[in-house]
Amino acid sequence: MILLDYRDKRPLYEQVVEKLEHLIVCGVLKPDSKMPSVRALAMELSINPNTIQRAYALLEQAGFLYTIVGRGNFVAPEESWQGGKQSALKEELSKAFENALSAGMDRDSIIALLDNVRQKLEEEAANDSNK
Amino acid sequence: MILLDYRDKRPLYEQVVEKLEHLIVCGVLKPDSKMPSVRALAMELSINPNTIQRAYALLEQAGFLYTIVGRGNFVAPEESWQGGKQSALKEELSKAFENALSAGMDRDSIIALLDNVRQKLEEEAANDSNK
DNA sequence: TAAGTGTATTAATTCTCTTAATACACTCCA
DNA sequence: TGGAGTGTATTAAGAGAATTAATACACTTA
Repeated sequence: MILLDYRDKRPLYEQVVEKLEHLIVCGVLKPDSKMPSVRALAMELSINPNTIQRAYALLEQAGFLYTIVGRGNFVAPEESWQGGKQSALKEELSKAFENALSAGMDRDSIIALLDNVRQKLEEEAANDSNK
Repeated sequence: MILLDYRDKRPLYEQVVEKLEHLIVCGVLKPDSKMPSVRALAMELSINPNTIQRAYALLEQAGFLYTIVGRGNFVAPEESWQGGKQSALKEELSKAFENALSAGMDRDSIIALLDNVRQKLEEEAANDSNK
């Protein structure tokens, strides 16, 4: 189902969270479908069940999964995680705006910076598709 | 010159940075005046010179000090640290923009959020002055 | 009730951060 | 010119947090 990278310096549970989140967002894992049990997935990846448990707990907290004790973990419907993602991003943006504005940066230069980043991302996207 | 708090869970070098930065920003330490040597300040605080060295290095990186090897550390002029604060803010903004854009948020809604925050800040400012 | 599931607690381990010990290199001035 | 003062670099010791593992518990269902 997923593959771990032991050269990656990040903790295992974080890798698991990231990959499963990706599979859910991309629709590979459908809402209400059953996730592998903590033990099964742990076995498959040759790691401890608690590590999967931790990943599942985080995913549940973020709204990507829901749990029924004794039955298993299931993929949550889109509504439950779309909101969370959006508000996390907005939170991050708001905080940055607040800091910038109260330090005296003005609206125009903030927007200029935004367009800067947009252009950079577009260029990167163009490069990637040219490979 | 400064006083350490051993109940504070933060590292010593961070406390030193914070207190010295404060003394510089508030003008207690004047531009181009000489800072105590790493050994002298270490002795005064009964800690290792390397800890002061680390604090001084961070302060230099942030533009609060400049160093002349063999002579000592000196307080930097205002211009050199005001700029650093700006670029830290831009860095924060850029990161937030990158996340928002790659998650599909569009330019207009980002700007809308910005104006939202601006309005909120203005209202707060108005309230404060009415007190 | 047995097999499969999630959960809780505790401990071992690993790792990073912080601090210290020590040796090196530069500047200045008597 | 050499000694006292300065910053710098390298390495290692120590402490603490984060990660992972071991194990026992509790719930659900067939």
